[in-house]
This record gives sequence, structure tokens and C-alpha cells, in this order.
Amino acid sequence: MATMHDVARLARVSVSTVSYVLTGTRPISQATRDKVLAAMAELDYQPNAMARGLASRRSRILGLLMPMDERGLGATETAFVTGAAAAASTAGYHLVLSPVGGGDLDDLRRLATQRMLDGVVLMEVQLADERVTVLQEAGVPLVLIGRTGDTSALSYVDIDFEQTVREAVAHLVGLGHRRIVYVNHSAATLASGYGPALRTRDAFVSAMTGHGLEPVMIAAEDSAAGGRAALAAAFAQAPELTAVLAMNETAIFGILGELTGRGLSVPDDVSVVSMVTSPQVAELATPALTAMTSPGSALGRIAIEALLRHLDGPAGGRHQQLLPCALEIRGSTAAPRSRQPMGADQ
Amino acid sequence: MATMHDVARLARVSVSTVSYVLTGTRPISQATRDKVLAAMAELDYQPNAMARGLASRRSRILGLLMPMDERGLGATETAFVTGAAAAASTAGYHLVLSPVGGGDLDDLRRLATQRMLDGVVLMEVQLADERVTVLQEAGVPLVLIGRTGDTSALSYVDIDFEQTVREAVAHLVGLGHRRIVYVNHSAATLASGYGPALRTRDAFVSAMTGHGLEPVMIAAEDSAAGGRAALAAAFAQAPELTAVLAMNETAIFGILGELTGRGLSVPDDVSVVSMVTSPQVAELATPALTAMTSPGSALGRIAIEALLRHLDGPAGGRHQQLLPCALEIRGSTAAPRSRQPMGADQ
DNA sequence: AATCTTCGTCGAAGCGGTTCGACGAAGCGG
DNA sequence: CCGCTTCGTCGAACCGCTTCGACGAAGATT
Repeated sequence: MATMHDVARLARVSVSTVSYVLTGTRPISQATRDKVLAAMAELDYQPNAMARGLASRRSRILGLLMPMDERGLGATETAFVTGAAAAASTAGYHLVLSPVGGGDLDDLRRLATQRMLDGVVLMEVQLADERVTVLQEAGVPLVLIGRTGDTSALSYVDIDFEQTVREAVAHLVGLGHRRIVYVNHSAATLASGYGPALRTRDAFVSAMTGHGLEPVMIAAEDSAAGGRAALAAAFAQAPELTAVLAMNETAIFGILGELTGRGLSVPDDVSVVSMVTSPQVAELATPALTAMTSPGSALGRIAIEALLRHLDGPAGGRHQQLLPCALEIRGSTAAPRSRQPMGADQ
Repeated sequence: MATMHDVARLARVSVSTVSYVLTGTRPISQATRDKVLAAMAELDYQPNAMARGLASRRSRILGLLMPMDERGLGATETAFVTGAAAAASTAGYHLVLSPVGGGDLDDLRRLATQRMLDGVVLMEVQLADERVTVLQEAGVPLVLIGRTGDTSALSYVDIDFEQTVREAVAHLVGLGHRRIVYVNHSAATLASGYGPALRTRDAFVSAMTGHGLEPVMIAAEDSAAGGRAALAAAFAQAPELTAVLAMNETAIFGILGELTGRGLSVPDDVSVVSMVTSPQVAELATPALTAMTSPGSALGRIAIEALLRHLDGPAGGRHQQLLPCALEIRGSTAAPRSRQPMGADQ
């Protein structure tokens, strides 16, 4: 393994010159630069990341802390990760994914405090998130995906749930639906302060009310069984429902199964819209689901770019941005059977 | 940020003594150790990972190179990752996940060659995998999940596909099925030399032949549409089929949809077994799928443990191990309608 | 022409640890 | 009682790179 000294000797320059060629910190004449580059190529030189990190006090490693529960990562999260990785790589940074579950805050603290990470992107932030506190105390630059309850001081990128729900509801209302049920995450999730669940709930209420319609929300466990139960509950509360809006990638399959089980056809009897859903998952269902597609990879890229800005200038200030999901119409929505489309209010 | 010097000064010992307390490389008296530990606690000392890595030539970081395609990570892969992360953490190592796609071999080479990773676990290994070559050239200790074509020189952990297929077939045959179709990954995937697809194909042929039955295999694209097409092809080739064995988590939903579309009921008309499938996914379907559950987290743990053994003693030699999937019977398999169970051959 | 910048390069001092050789103090057998 | 290990500790030399101050050679300024 060649070192900088080897390169310097071969190129007949000093080590510092080699370093300047590498980092561009000081001007170097073209002739010298060429000599050095030739020597590096000949020796197949690769800088030692540890030494570089120690001397420069920057590891050039960014952490992406992601949740890893038993359910696995959806295509949405994956798009997010690849978007972030690409952005980091472009900027010459490595992105390491750390599967810190809820429990191991200590592990997180260690990572942050050992100066191994220049900055961190936090996924799936809770409204009150201990990890944020830990990282702030450790003084690690931070960008959130999602928002804490108090959004004042931190940088974040998040899905614009309000806008997304509004669009989804408008789509259904535009088709002529009046009785629309929103299937959210579980009651426990809501109680735990999961931002997306709470925000969409509120947005749904306000969107429906805005159309002069009555909002009905059902909480569903994240499982197929939960979806089936939720649909039953929905019919109990709103017997004439003609459309279901759901933000629960797991439950939605139960919902569809139960619909079929009741002899109801999608979309003729009941329209279904799935929110924050990747095209891949939407296509799994028969018929393919009309869905609000999340801006996954853009979200990842923007988060990393904001983080990098923080590293360069601490004066950078906060970056706060919301991105809406895009409506993609597939086979699971249509005008309700019993009425004409009403052209509604948009 | 306190350094070792600060700790040494406060404890009135030399830096090397502090280091020995930390690493346990040399004996230290209890009295001194206590003084040092007290000083560390008081200063809230955390060793600097970079400095430690530079001096010791070990980063204490293990890499897990995982594929990140658009489809996302299944629960199977996730279990794998969490198993690996837990094992690494127990041993005092960090595990970083690197989402290296197919393209960026350079990025991989850089990571490996910059001495940032002590060792690497490679997921989703192809029969002929360039990444293996790159890493071997870089001299990075390596453990594979999956196997290359030539298994002689490398350490690996893999699913025992032969055994898994044999069990799945035995289950169906035991129920009385005679016409069983195997839905594999796509023809392109097979052609690309994807080990699991090839091994299960061979195992299926041999298992069926062993029962005196004719093996019928269909290649399916990894999509719901692919599954539907595959089922149509299956009925074309084997009109009286009563059971489908599938190893394609995506296509299986299309298969189920198409079955329902044809007015066939699962499991009464056709039994379905899904291979290398997590309980979470199996439960998504209605009825829940009888599946061969992969030993995900065990696989991850074992891979990391083998890797750590490589780091300690290069004399460690290879570690090669196969783990079978466990049959979990749910609602998608039953005796075929037209015949009695036959008690078959086990 | 003398002085002042700017440019390009060098040498050396760290960055925060690990590790090796050395060395005094005990503990030991003979 | 003496020489010989063993134990516990220290000092110093790195690990491979960045970065700062210095300095000679040009080019610009007056």
C-alpha cells in the first residue's frame, strides 16, 4: 500500500505538495501537478481514509440513520436511500446506513461522539424524538426527514402531507365520491405521535370539511388483518362509502382482500387510493392502485445537499422544505357506480 | 472533546497506560485502572475512532454490501441486516451498510482500498461476481451470502436451496399433489447466472423426479403482471396442475390475482407455496401463504461471526455453511380437491 | 532599480491514538 | 542474599495525512 511519502519521493516533491494536489487547498503549477498525478497512477496510490480523517478532522462520511423493523423497507424508503447515496457520492462523501432501531441510543451516541460521522440524516423522525436530542448534544450536524413537533430550530425535508391529502381527496371528489373513508395507521401509532399519521388525519378532516363532506377516519393495524378489520369498521360507520383513502401499505392488501370477499368490485363499487406508495407496490395489486407517489429519491438528495451545506458554512441556517406526492391514476379509482361524476370543486 | 492526554493528566498516569486500560493489551493494576476509569468518566471521554483506526490499522468497521434496487428490501433481507448488525455490535464493531448497486464498482474499490473497512459481507452474490474479484484484489476479508460458481476458496453462508425445495415438494406431494409447477425468477435472471434461481431449478427437477413426477418450471418476470403471465403459461403447459411452488415474492401476488380471476380458489383448487418468504409477506395474501421461511437473522449473525474469525486469525480458514428454510404451513395449501391425500413417500 | 505582492513549494508540527523497548520494583528459587 | 523472571508503568516512535509558517523566484508597482 503506497503512502504519500512514496508518491512524493517518486515525483521528487514534498509530501505537502502531494497533499495540495489532492485537496486543491493551495495552487500548484501544472507541471508539478502532472508529475504528482503520474506518480500516483504508477503506484496505484489511494489515500488512507483514517489518516486523512484524523488530520483534517473530517471523515467525509455521512450517516443515514434508518429504521429497520421487521416489516422491511418499502420501495419508498429504498428510493430515498439511493437518492441520498447518489447525492453523497457526487459530493465525494460516503454514505453509511446505520440500522439503529429504537433501542440502541447508546450505539448512536457512540457513533456520533467518536467523530466518525461528519453529519447525519435522520429518517422516520417522531414528533418527539430522542435521537435528535442525542445528536444535538453531540454537536453533529443534522437534517431530518420528517419533522419533530417543534420545527423551529432544525433543518428538515418532509412530504407535504397536507397538500398530498388535499389532492387525493380532490381526485375522489372530482370523480363524484361523497362518502370517503380514510384508513390511517393504528391507534397506537397515532398515540405515539407519529407525525405523518397525525398530519394526514388533520389534513383529511380539513380537506373533507372544505368540500362540505363528513370526514370518517379509521385506524388500522399495520397488517392485512388490520386492513380487513378496518374495512369492516368503515362499513359499520359509513355504510354507503364509495371510496377508501389509505396510508398504510400493509393494510391496503387486507382492505382489497376484504372488499373482494364482500363481493365488491374495485373500482366499480369502491374506489381505492393509496398514499405515499411506490409504483412497485401499487402494481402488485389487482387492479393496480391509484396512488400518491412519494418523491423518494428527490427527498434523499435534497436532505444530503442540505446537510452538506451545513458542513461547509455553519452560518448556513436551517433548510426546511416540503415536497408533495404526485397523483398517479391507475385502475383502482373510477366514478362511483350510482351517481354521475360531479365535476366537483376544482 | 477530551483526549487521552487529558485523561492521562487527570489520572496522573502516562498516555500509554490509558491506552492499555482501554485495549487490555497489557496488564494494569486494579488501582491504576480505577483511577483511569474515573478520569474517563469525569471527562466524558470518548476515543477518537479515526486516531484509533490510524494507529491500530483497524477501523473496527465492517461493511455490509447490499443491493438496493427499486423494489426495496423485503422483510427477509431486513432480518438479515438486523441479525448482522446485532452480531457486529456485540463484538464491538460497527456495521455500515453500503448500498452499492451493480454499477459503482469504483466506489466499492475505493471503500475497500482506503482501509476504511476491516472486512466485508457481500449479499446477493452472483455465480460470477465482479465485486468478489475487486475485494479479493484489495485484500479485504470477505464473507459471502450466497455462493459464487466456484465455491472452493471463499467463506460463505447461504440458504440450503436443495433442502428447502425438497421439503416444499415433499409437503405438496404429501398432501396428494402430483402436478406441481415451479414458478421461478425471470428467464433473464436465470441467464444472468443468479444462483438461487439456478439451484432451485435443479433442486426442483431432482425432487420431482425423485417422486416419480414430471417437473414443470416457468420463468416469471418480477412483477404482478409477470406472475399472471406465468400462471397462464403454467396452465398451458400443465392443464391439470393442482399446486404452484413459487420463488418470486413479487410475482406471487399476480399469481394469486390470476387464480382468483379464473374463478379458482386457493387452496381448494390450487395450492400455493411461496419459497424464501418472510412471515410478514406471507400474511399479506388472502389466504395467508404457506411458505418456506428464510433463516434471515441467523444468516446475518453467522456471516458476521465468520468474518470476525477471519480478522483475528488469518489462519481461520474458510467457513461454509448452508441453512434450510423452515416450512410454515398457513392457509394456501391443502389436499387437492379431486383426490385423497396419498401419504406419499416420507 | 528598489520594494512589495503573489505564486509555488518545502519542512515541520501536529491530529489522537497504539505499541514497542526499557526499566524499577517485587517475587522467586537456590 | 543474589541473580532472574514477571508485573506494571513510562517515554517515544510511529500511523499517513493536513496545514501553517517560511521562503525564493517572478511579476507588479511606483
